[in-house]
Amino acid sequence: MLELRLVQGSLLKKVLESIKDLVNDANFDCSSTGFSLQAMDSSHVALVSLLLRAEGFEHYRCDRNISMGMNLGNMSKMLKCAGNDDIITIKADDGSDTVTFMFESPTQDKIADFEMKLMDIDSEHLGIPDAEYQSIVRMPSAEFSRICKDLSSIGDTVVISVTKEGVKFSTAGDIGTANIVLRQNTTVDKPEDAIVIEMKEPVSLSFALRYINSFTKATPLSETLTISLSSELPVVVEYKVAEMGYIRYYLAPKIEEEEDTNV
Amino acid sequence: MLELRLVQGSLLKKVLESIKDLVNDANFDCSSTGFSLQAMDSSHVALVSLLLRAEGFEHYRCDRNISMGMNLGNMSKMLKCAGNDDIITIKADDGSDTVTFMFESPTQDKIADFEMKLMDIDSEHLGIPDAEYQSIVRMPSAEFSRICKDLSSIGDTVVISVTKEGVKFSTAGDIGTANIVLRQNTTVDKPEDAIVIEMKEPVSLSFALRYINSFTKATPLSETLTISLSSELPVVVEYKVAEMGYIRYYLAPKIEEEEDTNV
DNA sequence: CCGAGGGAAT
DNA sequence: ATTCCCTCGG
Repeated sequence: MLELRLVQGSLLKKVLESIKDLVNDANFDCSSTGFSLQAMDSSHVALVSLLLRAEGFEHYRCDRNISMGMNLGNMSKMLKCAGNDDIITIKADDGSDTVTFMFESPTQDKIADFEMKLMDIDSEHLGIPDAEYQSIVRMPSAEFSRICKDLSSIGDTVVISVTKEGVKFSTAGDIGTANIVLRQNTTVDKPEDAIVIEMKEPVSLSFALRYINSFTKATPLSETLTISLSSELPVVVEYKVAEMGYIRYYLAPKIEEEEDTNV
Repeated sequence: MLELRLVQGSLLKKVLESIKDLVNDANFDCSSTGFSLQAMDSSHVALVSLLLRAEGFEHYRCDRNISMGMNLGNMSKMLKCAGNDDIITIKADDGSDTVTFMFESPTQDKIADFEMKLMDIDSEHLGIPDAEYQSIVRMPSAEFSRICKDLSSIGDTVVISVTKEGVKFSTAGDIGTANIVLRQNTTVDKPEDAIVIEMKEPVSLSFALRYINSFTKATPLSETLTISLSSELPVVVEYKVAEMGYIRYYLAPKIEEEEDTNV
């Protein structure tokens, strides 16, 4: 028996908007500690890792670990039927092959339940090693999104370079080249506007903008994000989900060929 | 060496939106007095003339006259990467075959530079004679845009007729005819809402709406525009660019055949 | 807060 | 031509 009650239902709606374009089907894993998902994108290049901790739910009951395979497109369709202020409850009976989403309007005047068939999905639980990163950048998520969108109108690869002074995003394409430099800045009015560079070693890596741009679907989840970079390791782009968890996107760097022409 | 710093960068963004659909490639001419462009549209029917005076820039350095051939589509793509509040600097080194656009965010936290290849373009500097016009109409640019859009759903030619009382925009097409009359009106709350007719002689001329409608891309640049009309002369549709210059569109009248059926 | 409409980008 | 985004109105 599973019953997870999330007062801020809009969070779950946003979480699905953040992953459904990247991943078609995935297993949600539910244990006593939380609700999580880990999946490769459909082209098997990027990896998404979601965690919503049990403490973030108003009510959290999960009698035994279960893995529920869902089609994220269909799940997203159902969650779109929840109002942004609705309380969402996820329910599944033991042994059932369905999951139920219940939406309660704030006034309790409207109660909806949507039942969805579960699917069997081969899950490939890639262990994600906890790594030390050479550089970690924290910045406003909207700014990151804007930069990556802008650069993709020029090229299809972004080079992210971190030095102590700041972070540089570069690209090159047929029509020209572009460099956008953000300098470290922690003396801002609102802390979420800060650009914080935590650099152990300078690093410069290339990534396909196509994937980075789909990561930025998570922008509505959090005002800030962190980008963790190390040579030879996949970059980690992390958005916190309120106080209850995170979405992390992993993407392997492109092997540099001629990209270093404009670093 | 060329270095032009424009604090209100959104002006340059809007200027490009105003001409890039009409002209594919053009030379920007830079002299000590200003930054200008003059080009025929790609079908060689309409003419665009842009002037941004040196005084409108915060910093203006142009050591010697140069002509820089640019693809306006690509330039527009790059300028779209500037924020509306950004300060834009245009730079070119002597003898270089590239131009650099630099965008500084208001807070200076973000500095971007975009480099674009210049092109060789045959420029045909048509001298534009300064003419006396029989009638000049000043009116809100949004209203002109709306009228021309509306009329083009009925016909493909607009007849603009000016009398002392007002200005009439007419069209005719398969489904019927349309006449929109604006009477002179200077007693308005906001001066930019005025409709001012400066008539020496009544005039009535026909124009292809297709071109007029692409002129109205400049509507965001200015609340008002002027339409200068004389028989046998191209109409001039002028939008002021803040305090620093203008965009003028020239279009020859259609020779009237059967259009007088609904004048 | 939601839905519809319009404009822009691909 | 389609889809997405953003703005406006209820």
